[in-house]
Amino acid sequence: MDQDKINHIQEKFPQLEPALLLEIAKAGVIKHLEPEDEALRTGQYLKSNVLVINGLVKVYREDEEGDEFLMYYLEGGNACALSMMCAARNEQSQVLAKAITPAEVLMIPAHVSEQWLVRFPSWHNFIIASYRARFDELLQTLDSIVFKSLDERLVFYLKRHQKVLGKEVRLSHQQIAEELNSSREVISRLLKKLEQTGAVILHRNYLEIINLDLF
Amino acid sequence: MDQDKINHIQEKFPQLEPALLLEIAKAGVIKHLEPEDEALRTGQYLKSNVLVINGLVKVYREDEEGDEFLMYYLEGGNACALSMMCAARNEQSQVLAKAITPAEVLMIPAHVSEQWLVRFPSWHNFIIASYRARFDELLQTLDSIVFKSLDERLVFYLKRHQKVLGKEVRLSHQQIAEELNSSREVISRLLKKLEQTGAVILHRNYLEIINLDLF
DNA sequence: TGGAATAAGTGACTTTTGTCACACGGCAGG
DNA sequence: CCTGCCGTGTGACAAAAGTCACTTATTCCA
Repeated sequence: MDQDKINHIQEKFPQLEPALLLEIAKAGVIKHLEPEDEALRTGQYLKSNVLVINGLVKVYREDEEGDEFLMYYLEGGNACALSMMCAARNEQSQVLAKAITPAEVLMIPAHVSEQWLVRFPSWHNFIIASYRARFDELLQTLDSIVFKSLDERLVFYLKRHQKVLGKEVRLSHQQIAEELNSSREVISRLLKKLEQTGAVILHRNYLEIINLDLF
Repeated sequence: MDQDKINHIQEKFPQLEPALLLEIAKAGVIKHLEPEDEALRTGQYLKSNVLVINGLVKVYREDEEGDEFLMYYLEGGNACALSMMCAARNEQSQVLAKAITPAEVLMIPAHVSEQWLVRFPSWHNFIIASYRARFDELLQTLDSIVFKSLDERLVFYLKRHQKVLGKEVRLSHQQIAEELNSSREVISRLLKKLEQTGAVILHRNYLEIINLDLF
């Protein structure tokens, strides 16, 4: 009966040992999200680890005015490192996580998973690897803001989009501007420049990535 | 004999259990650093966890041109979360860590500390807390670049300096500019403005922080 | 089918930040 | 003591990014 659930999880988390998967299937609750649904809100108290099974989740940092800056994506097989850190100490989320495709996420109560650290090496390794992966992505994002100009940041943004969502970018210039914390007109102009070099093709409400390798 | 060493470490890491401190004293090597000494270099392969016992260490992110951007400080009692993540998987450091005062750091081989996670709850808690603390600081730094203008970033920078080093900032405008990845003239002008509001007093080669609370 | 709403394009302008050139002044080493 | 370097001050300018106002184009649906 639960075997389906186990297989389903194992498919996306093959590095976890069988005995652990059994426990995950027992303790974890699968939540279905639609695009725009929030998996995590800034300020929310967390008691669960959040793992993404399927779909795509964007993680944002917010400021006081409600501006949302894209930090990174979570794909199927990824864990939200921040949720784990918060859950472990029952603290507030510092970020907003929002599904952008239909998604399945696995919620694992922290008081259960805590014991797994000792009992299952693969869980411990998974946690460390998740922390590390998220930290690395955050550093990449930091680099792009600190060391690069807006046109380079835009290319970085589009490349990352391509990696997880493919060459079709179904976002308006306004939306892209918001995720980069810039303004629509500036992004429009920069995209136009990219189009003139043949790197992208612009349409209403979406754009196609042709080739960003030159940047 | 080793009791001195244990006491010394315990003083700065009181949350660690006595049995663990004994093992740390056995396995850990204390390294003395002078100002400007590097505790960690970008690209270096790490086999050890780095804990700061005394002194102050600055952690920088570097770009290809060698520009160094200040991410955060490590004080006595802090662990370098990045060193731990790297050491756990024998990967390369993504950052540069540099002592800015005489400092003592504790190097703990990763293959030893790995077993502690299972045996000592206080070690596990310490690791999680360190990850969390560093991640939070990085988010703060990210905020300041993404959402704030340079004058606000400068105030943020000075406030952080004050927290760990006090009201005397023994840095030239040039050095401050580099850590913010800006230019000397711009920082000079912004500092001048701050001086006019009475927030700081400027001198040759150093400045005094009077009151930054208004910003 | 004809507005209304929304997305995108564009020129003019402002603000912020960076760059260049050079002046000033103090301090250190000869 | 003087001289040369280094840190700082400053004006003028350039470049990057943001803002404003308005136009054009597309879609939706009443």
